[in-house]
Amino acid sequence: MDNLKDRVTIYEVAKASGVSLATVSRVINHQGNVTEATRKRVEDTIKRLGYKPSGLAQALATNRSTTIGVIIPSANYVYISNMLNGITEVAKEKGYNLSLFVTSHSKEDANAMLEKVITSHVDGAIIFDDELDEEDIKKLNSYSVPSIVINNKLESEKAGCIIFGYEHLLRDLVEKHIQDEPDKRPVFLHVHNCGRLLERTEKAFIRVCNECQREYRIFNVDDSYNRTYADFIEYFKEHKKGYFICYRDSIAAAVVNAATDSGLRVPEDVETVSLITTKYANITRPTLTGLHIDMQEVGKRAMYMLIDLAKGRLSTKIYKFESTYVKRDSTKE
Amino acid sequence: MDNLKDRVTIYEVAKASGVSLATVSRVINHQGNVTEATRKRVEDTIKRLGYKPSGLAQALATNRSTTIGVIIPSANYVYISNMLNGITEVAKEKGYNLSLFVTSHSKEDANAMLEKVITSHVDGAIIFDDELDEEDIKKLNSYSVPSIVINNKLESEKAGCIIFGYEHLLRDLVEKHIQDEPDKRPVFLHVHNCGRLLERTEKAFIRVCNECQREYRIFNVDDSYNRTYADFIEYFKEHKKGYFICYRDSIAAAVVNAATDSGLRVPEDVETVSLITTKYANITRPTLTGLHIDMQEVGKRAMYMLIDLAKGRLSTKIYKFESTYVKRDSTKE
DNA sequence: TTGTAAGCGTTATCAG
DNA sequence: CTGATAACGCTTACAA
Repeated sequence: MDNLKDRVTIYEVAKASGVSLATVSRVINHQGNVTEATRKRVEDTIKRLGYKPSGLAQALATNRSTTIGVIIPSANYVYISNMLNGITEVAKEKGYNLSLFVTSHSKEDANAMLEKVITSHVDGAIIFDDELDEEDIKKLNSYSVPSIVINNKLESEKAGCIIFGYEHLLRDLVEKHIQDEPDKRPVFLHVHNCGRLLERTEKAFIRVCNECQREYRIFNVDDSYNRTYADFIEYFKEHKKGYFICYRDSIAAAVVNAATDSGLRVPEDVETVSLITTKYANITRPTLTGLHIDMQEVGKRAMYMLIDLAKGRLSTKIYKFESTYVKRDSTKE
Repeated sequence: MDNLKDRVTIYEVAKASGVSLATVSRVINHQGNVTEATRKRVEDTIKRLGYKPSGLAQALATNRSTTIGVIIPSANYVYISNMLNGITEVAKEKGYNLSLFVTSHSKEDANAMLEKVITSHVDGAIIFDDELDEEDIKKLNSYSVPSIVINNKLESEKAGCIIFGYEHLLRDLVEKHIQDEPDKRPVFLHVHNCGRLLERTEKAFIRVCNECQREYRIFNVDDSYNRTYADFIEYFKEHKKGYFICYRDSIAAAVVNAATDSGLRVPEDVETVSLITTKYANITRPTLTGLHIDMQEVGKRAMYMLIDLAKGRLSTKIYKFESTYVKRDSTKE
């Protein structure tokens, strides 16, 4: 079994050990009744020949690929990597392979990936991608690909979802801020085309400001540390105060750094809250206050749900992760 | 094409459009001569029936899966995610699927994953995992899985590699430091079982210190921000100075934060250089000096090399990425 | 307990 | 240009 060779097939193993295909198949699947003696004989030749079954052929024959497709917009966000890591853990534990489909925040790519997911015959899909909507999931389901969708509330025969609880907590926060700091204007950092989560929280933000009859601002930023930092260096030449709701902790870090580098005090003058925090919230100085959801747990939960769903025994199809407020040094409270 | 259904096969498409399997196959593969008329007819019924070819069956028949396996120790490191992102980009461009195999820093898991890679019939593998050695790659190759190995120098008929140039630059740095700062002891932060890169740089570090007849220290730390931070809070109660070589920027951040939180000045008293830096090196305050390699580019290069290798036309099998020194605020120079 | 043979959904090689 | 038909490597009734 040492050199370049065509892969040895089950047929050769059968011949070499003087049994039929079926018997070899039984041996490698640990099922059916096989005499201890022949089992041993077959296992020996398997080892001797270095035979490895072809997952493709198995999948084709059984109609099960033991592969899960994971659809994400990018591998480059820490919170997505965290989720991915949770998924890989459970996949390993349960014996699934993982196929990665990256959509790059483009609807076109997302559609192409959807096609790929269908043709690749995965046993299920975990989708954390705002480009894909309910229609797309239905399509997937119609090709009998059960799916767990993250951050989009939907439910069907072949689909479940994980949703995040952010709005409530954010409203409380902003409400409290408005009371405690009557003259520090709340600002929501809007990132163009950044998905449902941000949209929902933005609406919640606006609503609470309106309810409290409080002036607010929506400020457009790029989803990039460097550009946001540069923007805020400019911004802080004119404005000396603010309470900023930021999408990710990188963005909050940009605001905080721009503030301190401009001689403003955090949190006395400038405060930030980020909606999504990662371990990096602890590494910056000052540290970053924010909401938190353990994305690794989200990934694990998604896998567990998917496995249950595929077996037709997922009872609660909507699972909610509530965020928690972690007060650090970028806010007073 | 709307409801749960068994997948429609090429056979049904053939029947529905009154042609043979072969013709449908020609149509979906855009090859062979097919009349415009029949092509159109087939394409229409494909659309009408919502037919998607089975990637499994195609792979089995052609002996090509158009899938690349990626073996990594974890998805949770930023520099690995960056590489992964580079890989996904080229994969998309070239029409490959990606399978993810995560070894969790364990030799046992790594072996299990190796088996999976073999059975899953990938067209090639990209390996960035120090648990896997030359033996393992040979094994992979013997099952005709061409491989690109990252951070391990090896070369064969069916394998190429990408290596990193760190030692040289590090030696220069330490040498210079020794001359400029005769009484600030250089310390290398050793992380247990952290792979070849760290081992090699540690050796280079020790050698240059010895050559310059300079006292140095090796300090054991965990590969975790929190624990390292706690360790250094203790450390800085006794030691008030140091020039620290750190593996990743998280570790450097722990040292820097512990130093500033202990009232020491960076870089006057404490300096850090990290071997692997990510965009987070810019976000901390002070920012972190370090060596740098663009991991996204590494990922892209690996894919390009692998594709060439699979086609038997990879001329240079060893590709070296030289690191660059990026001076930021955690060092004087 | 073991073997035979019919799938699984494609591609590919021939003839026609 | 199109259609049979034999692979591809395995699983799984059904028979023996």
